[in-house]
Amino acid sequence: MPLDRIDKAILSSLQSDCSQTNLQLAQQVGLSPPACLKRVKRLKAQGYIQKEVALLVPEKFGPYLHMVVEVEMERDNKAMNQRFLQRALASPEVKQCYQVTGEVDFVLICMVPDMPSYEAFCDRVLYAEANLKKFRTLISLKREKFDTRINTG
Amino acid sequence: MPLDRIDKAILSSLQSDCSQTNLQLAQQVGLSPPACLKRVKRLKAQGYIQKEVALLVPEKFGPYLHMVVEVEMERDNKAMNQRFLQRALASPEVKQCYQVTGEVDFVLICMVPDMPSYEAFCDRVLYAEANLKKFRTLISLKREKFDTRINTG
DNA sequence: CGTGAAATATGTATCGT
DNA sequence: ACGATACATATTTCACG
Repeated sequence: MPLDRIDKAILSSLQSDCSQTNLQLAQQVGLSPPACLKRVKRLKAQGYIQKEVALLVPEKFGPYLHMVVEVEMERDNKAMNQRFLQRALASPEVKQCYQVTGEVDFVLICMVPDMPSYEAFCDRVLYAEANLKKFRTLISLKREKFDTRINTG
Repeated sequence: MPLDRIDKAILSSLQSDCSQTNLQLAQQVGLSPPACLKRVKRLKAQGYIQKEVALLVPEKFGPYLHMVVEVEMERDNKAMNQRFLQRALASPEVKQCYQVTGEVDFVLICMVPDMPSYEAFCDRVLYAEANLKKFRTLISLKREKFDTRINTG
């Protein structure tokens, strides 16, 4: 059950703007509203769409910083690393986490209102972890791009 | 014009799920549907909401890799850096870009189907840039967390 | 998949606090 | 100024061809 041209057009459109009505979407992809709606429902049921969210404008909510944090673990201890991961993923400051190969084990993208908040996060999550060898923080004052869209093939 | 408790509840709810109807949202925040709708419209008009998007499930579209790329520029040449930035931001592989302070100048989060695609991207965008001193790539086979929500205060 | 009708949601106007 | 109720409009959804 591969996606046809129209399914891809629907997904492509929805990941740019899901606030449009099914009427508009149907017209865009050249289907009748019911046919379009049926496809959207099917795509959701089949798990292509994780969820629909509003992206807010961070500047409107006061000052903030992004931190790119490279985390290096002491040993490749699965259990210990899982424990750290759990803590990190549960932290509201951590917006993204990538497991990477090489020297570095994880890259975190954190968002905090200021430096003290980041230091508190480090104390709570990073310094508290015995198996954490070291970490490096890259401070970002400006996010130049943030695009949640992916290639639909 | 600061946001009150209800505005924050609305934004908080919408950035978790904007597929819900205004009826549901109104009930959640304890307002009548018209009162709730008026607030949502106002929040959009005032620029708190950038857009509403569908987040797709990457695994459903074939294999992919994330790359965390640290880019170091040769000199702090504003004009040259702008030219690089323009190229990077225009590249579909680059999903996020952070300007950072310190040795590294930019961090890119790229998404590609495979290594050859990434190499093609490097040739096109990174190696083609004269003012680029060096870059380091961290390869991620697994994105552990991706949360687009921010603190509404 | 499309058409047309029913159900539901969004949007508007007015009133009341 | 803000919210609620009642009403009008638009969209979603279902039945049928």
